[in-house]
Amino acid sequence: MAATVHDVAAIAGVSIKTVSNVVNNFPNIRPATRAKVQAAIAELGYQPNLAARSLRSGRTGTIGLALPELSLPYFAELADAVIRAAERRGLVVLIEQTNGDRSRELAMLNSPRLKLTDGLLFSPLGMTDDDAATLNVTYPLVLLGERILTGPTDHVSMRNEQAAHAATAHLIECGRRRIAVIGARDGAVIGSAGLRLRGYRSALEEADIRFDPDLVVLAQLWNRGNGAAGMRELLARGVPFDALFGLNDTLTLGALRVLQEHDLKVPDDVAVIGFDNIDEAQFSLPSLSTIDPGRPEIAEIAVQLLADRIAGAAGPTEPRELLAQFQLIRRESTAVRDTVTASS
Amino acid sequence: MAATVHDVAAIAGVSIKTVSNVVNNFPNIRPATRAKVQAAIAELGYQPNLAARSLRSGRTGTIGLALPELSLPYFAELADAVIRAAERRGLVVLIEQTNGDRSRELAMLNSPRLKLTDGLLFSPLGMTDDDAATLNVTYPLVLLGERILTGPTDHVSMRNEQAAHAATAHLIECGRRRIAVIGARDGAVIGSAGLRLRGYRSALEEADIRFDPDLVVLAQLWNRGNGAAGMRELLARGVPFDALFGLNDTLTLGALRVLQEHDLKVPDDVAVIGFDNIDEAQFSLPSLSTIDPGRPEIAEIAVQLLADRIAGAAGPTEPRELLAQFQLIRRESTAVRDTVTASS
DNA sequence: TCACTCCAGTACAACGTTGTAGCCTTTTCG
DNA sequence: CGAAAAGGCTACAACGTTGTACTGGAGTGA
Repeated sequence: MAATVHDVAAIAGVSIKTVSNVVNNFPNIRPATRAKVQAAIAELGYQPNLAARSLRSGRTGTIGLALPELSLPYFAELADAVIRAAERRGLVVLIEQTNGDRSRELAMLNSPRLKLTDGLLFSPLGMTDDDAATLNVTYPLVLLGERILTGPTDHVSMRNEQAAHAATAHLIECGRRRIAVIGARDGAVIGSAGLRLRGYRSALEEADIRFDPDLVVLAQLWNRGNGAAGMRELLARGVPFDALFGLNDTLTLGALRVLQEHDLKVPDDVAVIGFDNIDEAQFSLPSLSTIDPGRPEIAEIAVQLLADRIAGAAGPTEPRELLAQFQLIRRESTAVRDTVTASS
Repeated sequence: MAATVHDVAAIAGVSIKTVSNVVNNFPNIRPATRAKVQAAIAELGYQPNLAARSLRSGRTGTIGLALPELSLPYFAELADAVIRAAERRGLVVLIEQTNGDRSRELAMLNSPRLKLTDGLLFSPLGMTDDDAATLNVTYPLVLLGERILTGPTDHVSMRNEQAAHAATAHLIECGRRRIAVIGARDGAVIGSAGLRLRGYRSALEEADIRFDPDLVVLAQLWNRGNGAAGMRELLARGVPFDALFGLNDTLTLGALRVLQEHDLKVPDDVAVIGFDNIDEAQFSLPSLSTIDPGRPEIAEIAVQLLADRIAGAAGPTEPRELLAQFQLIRRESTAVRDTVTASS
């Protein structure tokens, strides 16, 4: 069987507590003693039993990450960034998928499986602001990417509204005035969809363009298939448009494909911008203009915040809200052709 | 504080062991007793402390999944499938990223963090067959997607060689004879890259086409950037080619973009096929023909195998190797234009 | 009726670690 | 130079669960 502190203590000729102290880098140990213990540890190949440590200390060294689906590139890249940020702090990440389903999300918050973690990073999608009370949990919780205004918890996000404003304004700058949107969510005001739609509307307003509901297409889950379906619906409506703002890249790439199936040229006939700056957006044809939400920064901050909460027996501090910097990325899908402009 | 078995036992008027027996669905409990205990559990909102259970029983209900990077869509979709398969068996998944780095992979196998899991699903990339001995670990281990011939462990994969053969043969059927390959790995014979390259060569041989090393481009990590770089390298070489077999979809999509930048028409000038059938492959322009490796099946089998090993105190059974069924998916990137064929 | 098995449940220890309390020795400083 | 403080270490209990061993009583068959 695996070696325990007792075995190490016996070999080193010290008490088990001293072994524990060495392992945990506690102060007040003579260099000579420390060396003896470390030699014994090396000799036995001792590794602490994390279950026992967890039982005794209440810490597991694990954080949970609950998100809709890893198949969605945004969340895959986010998970990647979170895992890297966690690793820098010696934490491992346990991932749960909610499929963006409200009931699964609510269930998750009370799952006994959370007992295996010290805290949770939670990226909700289906919950509404009515569910905010559910977020009043007893363990450290940090929300990712969604703003639940009345919520009692820490929250890391980006300036969704301003970023959407910037994306829309960019299309307007390119000379477009009939800007379609794909990805709105029924009745959502609070989530990413709602905020981004708000940014879109405020940019229109600023440019004195009337908001036309016929240009808005709903989508629940933001995947390529729904983006494609959304674009088909839009084309079927027969409303004219000269630009598309996809509320995320995956949706947008699905829509892009359908546009081109219908022989619409991007960006000449329809300028297109997405949101998220997933890796794929650089390699589509045309490459996709988008908003870079600063994913590594979001992940880093979120893990830091959670680690603080876990460490801080500080008690109930005010919930904090942190916003990452975003950046508008101009690529081919909104490139203004100088020659065309000149010749017209 | 949270309720424990003692609290439940006190309320129900039974011993703590009886509470434990009820929780774990052990036999020999009178319905009346069971009901009393369940009522007490409900009253207190009791949830077992998993750390304590784990310490006592040695089981954590968690499995580890070690893979190169979640940012690579293949692995993101694989992780998604694994999480779903694990959930069906009441297991949670702890994900570690190796970045395909050999030293990280080797370190992972001895990481103390594995103590938090009952077993490991491991998708190695950087390890060579020299490292096979390292796989002789004391905990349940199942390898994913790589064949380490001499390895002592269970292994779930697909018929890489046959599938690559089928993909290449499909291009040949389309009338192509100068088939480029992107994604080979230096000196790799055993990994996916090596096996797929072998399938490619055997298909060429079968069609009496000479293998031309100038058509083979290396790539270490299979991401879009390396696919694009690979295609640029290929074009720079100036060797003529009329088809591309990308050893995975992500590489291939990167290459596809570069082909089109150079005004090469797909499939007319260059027919293209990938490998993996990631979601994105349906929505590229043109949509990408590829090999569907049966990801859900692979995940399901792998989790089942691992669960068996965990459950089975059976001891050292023969290592098992299971292969999922693959499928050739024909899409636009290899579509033969009937009209063109007819008019020529 | 007796010996046996089976059922339903109990008492207690043990898993391997860390927190608390305490003890002896050394250092510090008025 | 003596009292107080700090350093270095030990002994023991406790975290909450499950496995083992055991105990009465009910049912079974000769």
